[in-house]
Order: sequence, then structure tokens, then C-alpha cells
Amino acid sequence: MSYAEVAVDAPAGRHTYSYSVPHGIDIRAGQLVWVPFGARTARGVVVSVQDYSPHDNPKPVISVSTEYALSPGQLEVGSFISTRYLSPLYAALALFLPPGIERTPAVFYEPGTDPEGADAGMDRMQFELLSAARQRGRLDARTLRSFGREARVRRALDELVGVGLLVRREMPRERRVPPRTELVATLRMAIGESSSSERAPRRRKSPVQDRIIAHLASVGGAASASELRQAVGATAVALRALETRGMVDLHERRIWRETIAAREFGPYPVPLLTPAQSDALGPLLQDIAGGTFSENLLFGVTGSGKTELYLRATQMALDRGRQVVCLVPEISLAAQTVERFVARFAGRVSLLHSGLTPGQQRDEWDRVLRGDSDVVIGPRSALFAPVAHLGLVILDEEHEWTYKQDDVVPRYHARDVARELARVNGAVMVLGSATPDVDTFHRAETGDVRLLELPTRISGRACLPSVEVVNMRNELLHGNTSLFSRALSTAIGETLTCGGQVLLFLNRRGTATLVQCRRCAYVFLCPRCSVALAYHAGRCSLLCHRCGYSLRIPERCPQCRRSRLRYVGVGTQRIVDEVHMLHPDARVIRWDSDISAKTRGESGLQDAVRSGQADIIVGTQMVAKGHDFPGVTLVGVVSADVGLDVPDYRASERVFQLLSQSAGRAGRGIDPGHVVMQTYVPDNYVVRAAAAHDYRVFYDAEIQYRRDAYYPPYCTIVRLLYAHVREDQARREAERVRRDLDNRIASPDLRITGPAPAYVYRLRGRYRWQLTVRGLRPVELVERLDLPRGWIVDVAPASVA
DNA sequence: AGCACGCCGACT
DNA sequence: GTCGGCGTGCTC
Repeated sequence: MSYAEVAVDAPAGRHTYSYSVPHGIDIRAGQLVWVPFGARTARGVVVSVQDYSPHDNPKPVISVSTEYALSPGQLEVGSFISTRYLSPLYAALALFLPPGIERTPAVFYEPGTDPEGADAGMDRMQFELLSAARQRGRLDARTLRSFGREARVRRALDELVGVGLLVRREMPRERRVPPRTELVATLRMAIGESSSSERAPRRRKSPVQDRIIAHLASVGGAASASELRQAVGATAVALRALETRGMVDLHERRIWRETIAAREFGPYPVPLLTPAQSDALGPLLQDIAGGTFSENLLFGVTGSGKTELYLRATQMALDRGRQVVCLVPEISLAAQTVERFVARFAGRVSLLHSGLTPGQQRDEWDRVLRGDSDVVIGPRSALFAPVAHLGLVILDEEHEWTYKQDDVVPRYHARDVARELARVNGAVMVLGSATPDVDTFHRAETGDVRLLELPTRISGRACLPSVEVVNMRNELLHGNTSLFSRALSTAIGETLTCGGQVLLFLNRRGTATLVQCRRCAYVFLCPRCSVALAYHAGRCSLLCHRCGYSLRIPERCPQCRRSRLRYVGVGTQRIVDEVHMLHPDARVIRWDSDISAKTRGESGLQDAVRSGQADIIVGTQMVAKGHDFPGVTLVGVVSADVGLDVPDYRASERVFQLLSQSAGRAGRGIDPGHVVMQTYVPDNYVVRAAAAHDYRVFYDAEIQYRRDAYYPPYCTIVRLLYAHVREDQARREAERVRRDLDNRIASPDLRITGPAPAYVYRLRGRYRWQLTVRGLRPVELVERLDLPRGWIVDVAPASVA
């Protein structure tokens, strides 16, 4: 007898469950199984197989899925994720499972033994359910949906099952989307033979069949059913008849749903490398060729040629028969990177992301699994593509916060997972950024990461834009209460006169950040999340940027009943309005997530900007990332200090990245461009470093602060967040855990803060209190805690605000 | 996740 | 006195 240790799809628990393996079933570690779990059938991943069980009386495995199994390396990385991020083991391993795989068995109900008198006291719904079950033989999920509200149907079913009138059954199932196939007909006998065949039984004339044979003969012997239908009017009946007569063979052939790899881009000629690029590439190629794990930071400003190095490194990995995964922060902002990969490695690139249809996802994933494509591009989830032998993993814009998953478990960081994947595969890891994550740069300084620098933009656009920092306090002193400083106004005017485009950048949505009563100072807040509602002039409404709650603007203050409301703060809409007043003839485009959601993606906006249909683009951080606007020669950062006061240790880092990116939008064409940064804190190191295009100035100040204040990279943070609908319950539970932590502290490097109200105190109707644990190994402390439902544990959170 | 067990309010 | 609310704990 052998036994399988199984990571079961249960919400809690990082341990495995033990199951016996029935005779005749062959099970290996990494395979997917269905197992009994409590009263239900659950998915599991076999972690190991042994000839003993640590459990007294294990239940048997129900069945094994043969479709896909995790490799030993994937098991190892999954277990790493579970340990590092304190996530359930199954959730970590499930990252590697095929898209669209079923997590639960199909559930249906069949008529039961019909005991005496059991149908007394049935209500109307139960009566209908029972007759439907008897009539059809079974009730499946689809049928049940037509009976009305899920909860009510469930209750009725449970009762019927309880008295034995229905029996609940579960049917394990595999994947939701089948492969797409087509019927192909192949001519069986040689041409000429068919007409002279006298052995065939006498038959009625069949012109359709004759035409099919003729067509097949003329196209080389094989054609798909749909092609034959179009060409000669072939029908399924005719094809079947030919098959029966032994004239053709019919078989299903898999056809692949349309993918990016089939498209053509370019031409993108392969450029010569600059000396700096060659220097950076050398060690990468060496490690890839040798199959040695190494971690590399490719540090270079936008336009310094990082992508070309990704391509060269990819080429080397492919030459060695290895696969490549290239992560991008967001697929919609990575169009150019994708195009260049597809152009260089035609037919070998797979794009994996949630925007694909389930069918496309399946096909792309299967193509990777079969080895049909060996370059995978996508967001952080692309890490889990089924590549056979990873040789290179790239994180483009490695500082981007989207690489940290923080909404669902496992709350992993793609960089850590990529490192682990690269390590177990002997692969090379390349992190690319103009403004590296402070943690990454620190690792480069200490030698854990190899620093490869591309110090300048490559020729043609060699100069970085000039940056002017404007002190907005002085503007106020000179009586200028406009959103725009005199310097920015002048620059806008001059740029428009010269026919250039202007980008005005604001780190915020909406028209005003909040609406306040002038009389009693009442501020409109979201009733479910304790954040101020933002005013949106276009829809005459107040909108919660967290949960989407919206409210028509009332005429009067709900508190004092007066109608003197004030709009505080600045949003993109207000900038647009003010620009219209200053430059009535200028064509202005507003670009933020409100707009781009409406225009179905951003390509329309991008085309409008690129083709010169806009003079001024007003946008939020979305425009600061990714897009390349050659015509923009002036960038105005309306309020450079927004975000500096957010109570988070990474607030400065984030602002620095945003300012650097916005400045990088200027002068991507021939003109080096000009940037105006408006700020009330011109001496702040973040503003000064961004204005000087000097990452190291920022980094040196920032790392000093991190050391002094005991923040990463000098410690690891674990964020513990508890949410509850009752305010006092939330606080008390947080206090209890605080006491528990205090009692368990065993190491002097540990520091605990809180409980404190979370930055967003109330979210979706729940009050949120949080604790943070900082230390060299805080996880060792936190994993010993007994945390009831409602706690969210985030190891190394992207932010603590 | 589901399901059972167990302890406090509105009914016979 | 009981029915049932959902807090808590377990599932090999």
C-alpha cells in the first residue's frame, strides 16, 4: 500500500493531508487528484508518495488527473511561496495549474429511494424540483439556476436530500474549454483507382461525393470539412458516406485559436549594440550559455536600449534550447515590448494574460506546454507558464508595484518567485529599470545582484529633457492662484506656438478630490469606505475611487442643510477646464482610467495623440507609464508633491518613480524636451533628484532613511490586517493579537506597531485595524500566531498604508 | 469552502 | 421548556 501526501484545496492550512492510493492507481508527486475532504470532493496536488501514512485511517484518493502534473521544480517553488508568504500550500501550487481547470467537481442531484411519507410538507419549489428531477433523471447546475435564487434553491435541495428524496452526487471534471478541432477528410485510394473500382457495391449517383473526391484529389489529398463545404458543397452526410465506402478517412485535427504569434510586426531591424550595451550583455550571455543562475539589474534610463538586450539574451537562451519568460507590469502598457519580441522571434512567442478568452488562454498555454512556443510574455502570472526548461526570466520595469499580488492569496512578489524559479532551473534573471526598487538597488550595492548599467540614451535622442522646478509658494506670494505657475503657462504657450504637444500630468482622478461644506466643514465620505468621495463634473456625481460607490451631488449639505458646497483639490477635469480658459483654441484630450475604460483600451487615444489630433494631453499616472509620444516636447507636472505625505515608508519611492517617468515622457523624439515640475517643497530630495535625473541622489537619501527608521531592505515587514463589520470587535481582536505578539517576542530585532486604524479605515462596510511586525525573520513569529478568520497576512507588502 | 458542534434570544 | 441564529473548529 502506498500513500500520497496531498495539498488540498481548502482555504486554511499550509500542511498536507494523507490519502491511501488504491491498488491499480499509479500516482506520482506533482499530479492532480480528486480526494474526499469532509463531506465534499476536493482538488489536490500530490506533494509526495510514501509507503506509510502519518495518519491512522486515511481515505483513498478518488481519481488522478492525467492531463497535467507539476514538475519537481514547480513543487519546490510552490512550497517556497507557501512558506515565504504564509499562504495555503494548495493556493501556491495552484498558480502552476492550467488556466480554466475545474476547481470543484460538477454537482448534480438524482431522485432518491423515495421513502414512505417523505414528501409530506414539501413546499412548491421542492415539489417542482422533485418532479423535474424525476422527469429528467437528474438536476444539474444549469437546470438548477432556472429555479431562482441560489440560496433558496440550496435550502430546498438540502431538505430533499435530508429526507432521502434526492441524492447529491459529485462528478470530477477537468477543463472548461475543449480544444478547438476541425474535421479533416483524407483521400484514401490513389487517384484513378477510385473511378475504376468495380468492387464497390452498386449505388445511386452521388454528384456531391464525386465532387468531394475530385476536390480532394486536386488539393493534394486532404482538406477540412469546412473547406469542402465552401468549395463543393460537401455535407456531413456525404463525408460519412465516403468514409463508410472506404474512400476517405475522417479525423479531428486540432486548430489553434488566433494568437499574437501569428501576427506580423515590424520591420524591426536588429541594431548594432553600443559599447555600453555590449558590456552589459557579455556577462548575461555567459551565464545563459553556462546555465548558471545569476541575478542581474539592468539599470538604464528609458531609451537606453534595455529591450534590445532582453532580445539578445533571449536569443542566446533559445540557441541553448531553453525557454524564456518575460514579465511586464501590465500587458496593455507593453504593446511595444510585445511587438519587438514577436517581430524578432516570429511564431515562437506566447502571450499569456487574463484579457484573452478562455479558449485563447488554453491554446496559448498548451502551445507553451508542447514546446511550440518558447518565449512567454505576460504579467506576473506568466511566471507559472509550463515551460520545460527555463533559461532566462526577465522582469521589465522591475520596480513596478503590480509585481506584488496583494488582493488574493498567495500575496507573492513576482521578483521573489522569479528568483526561486531561476535558481531551481539554473536560469538567468534580468531585472530592468530606470528607477530600480530600492530593495533591488541595495542588493546590487551589496553584491547579491550584478549591476549592469546603461548610462545614456542611445544616439538620436541622446539628451535628457531639461527640468525646471517651480516653487508654487512664490506663485501664491505673487498673487497667482491659478493651477499653473507663470513658468508653466509661458511654456505651454510657447510649445503650442511651435507646434509641439504638451503633456500635463497629475497623480489623481476626478475634478476635485473632495467636496466640503463651506459652512460646517462637512466632507462627503463614502458610506462604506472611509475615504472622501471625488467630484466628477462630467457625471455630476461623487464617486468613491475605492469601491465605485456613486452619489448624485446633493444641492444641500446633509449636515447643516445649507447649499454652499466647496470643491477642494485638483483633478484632471479641472486642469482641462483651466487649460481651455487659457488656450481656447488648443485641442485637449483627457486621459485617465475614466476615459480609457470608456474608449475600450487606449489605442484610440494613443492614435489620436500620435497623429497630432491633440495639442495638450491631460492625464494621470497612466500616461506616465509605457506610452511613447514622440511629439511631446513639454511635460508639466502640476503638483509634484502629491503623494509625499502618504503615511507609508515607500511614499517617497513611489513619487520619485512617478516623477521620473513623467519627465521621461518629454523629448522621446528629436527635441530633447522640457519639463516643468510644480511643487510646494522644492528642496525635498525626491523632487530634486527627479529633476536632476539622478537616481543615486534619491537612493542615497532614501536608503539612509530606511536604515535610520528600520524599514526594508534593513528588515522585512509583515502586515496584519483585521477587518470586521463591528468597530469595537475589530479593535479588540487587533489588541488581542498585539498582546499575543508581545508575549511571543523572542528576538531583539523584532518591532511591532499598532494596532492602528488602516489608512482606509473603513472598506466595503468593514472597519480595518492593522499591526505591522518588522524584523529580520518576522514570519517565524507570525506563523505561530493563532489568527481566526478575518485576518489578512501580507508578507513584504507593497505598502503599509 | 462546507459542515457539525455549541451556546444565547423569540416562540410553544 | 424548544427552534434556530451564526461564531468556532475540522476536514486525512
